[in-house]
Amino acid sequence: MPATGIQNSLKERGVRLTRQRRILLDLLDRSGRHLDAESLFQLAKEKDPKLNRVTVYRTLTLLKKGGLVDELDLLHFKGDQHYYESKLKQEHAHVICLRCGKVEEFFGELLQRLRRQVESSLGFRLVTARTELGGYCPDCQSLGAQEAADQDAAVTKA
Amino acid sequence: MPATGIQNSLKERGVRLTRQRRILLDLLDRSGRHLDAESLFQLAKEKDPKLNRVTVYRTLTLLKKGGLVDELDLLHFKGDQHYYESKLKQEHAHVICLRCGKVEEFFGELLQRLRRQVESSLGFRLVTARTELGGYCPDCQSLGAQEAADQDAAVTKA
DNA sequence: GTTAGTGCAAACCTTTTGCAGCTCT
DNA sequence: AGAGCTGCAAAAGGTTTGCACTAAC
Repeated sequence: MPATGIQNSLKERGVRLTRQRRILLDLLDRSGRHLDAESLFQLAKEKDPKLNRVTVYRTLTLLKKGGLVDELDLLHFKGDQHYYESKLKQEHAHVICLRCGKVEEFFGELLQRLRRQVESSLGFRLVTARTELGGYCPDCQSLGAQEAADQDAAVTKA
Repeated sequence: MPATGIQNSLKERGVRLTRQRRILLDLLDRSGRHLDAESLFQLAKEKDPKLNRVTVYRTLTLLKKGGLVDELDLLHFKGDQHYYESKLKQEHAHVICLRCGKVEEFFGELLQRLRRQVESSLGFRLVTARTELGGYCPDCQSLGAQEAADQDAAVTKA
């Protein structure tokens, strides 16, 4: 298992590369999906059945503090857990389908422009950006609209 | 206590306006701050000591489902609680100072443009947008940079 | 050999649920 | 009157902490 992406960054900072961390970082680096702590734990357990859930949380905290991962919640579509992704990727927004849960990524110059505009108009120096958009994907659009109306009706009657 | 903002919207939907809801909606409508469930509960308790925390959560759930409030987490600067604000206001981003916790709002045409661009490029129909940016406010900038370096050093040694 | 990191158990914090009784319309 | 709403107690879900043992450097 060669050291990749995040692993190199940590090494440079002199953080100990334990067997457990190697497994977790490797999963974060190469996983396409957005992983939450529990999913990451389940995947890691396949590689090392003794690896503890707590170690997953501690590693994620370390990476957050080090600014190596972004924390998302994908609009809490599936619950209150958080999702993590390597920050090595280019900045992007997450677009979540509120019916099927599909998550798309949106890249584009507008995001950087927004950043710059906020920095200059408010005088902030930004280090983190998170944009999450919710709606209905093409496949779910008609169905989603229907359900939304149903739910609205339900609220009305509630 | 006249029915305002959110209250009118609910009334129109035929949702019962109980004493408790009036108190909660009133607080949400007029509070300048971003309130989390617990703060809202504490404020509400001043007006009705019998009002239960659970009622706060149920009311917030109702408002979320009805699309009357937005849910934020302000990058979890202060913990894992969620914050709520009336959706009546114009769309805006939240900009959080990672040192002092100050929260600024950023309005601007770019946010709508981002929305439109995502809709047309991914074919989504968006109903929710949330942009949270973290960094250092003008006051904290030098100090914040120092602490960040310290923290980095701490991580390095950790 | 040191000191950081891990595993285990238990605690914690925020939020949700079940149910009996109360209240808004 | 009657469905909807509330309060209370208890549980659930996700995450953090204390401590003794282990392993990376």
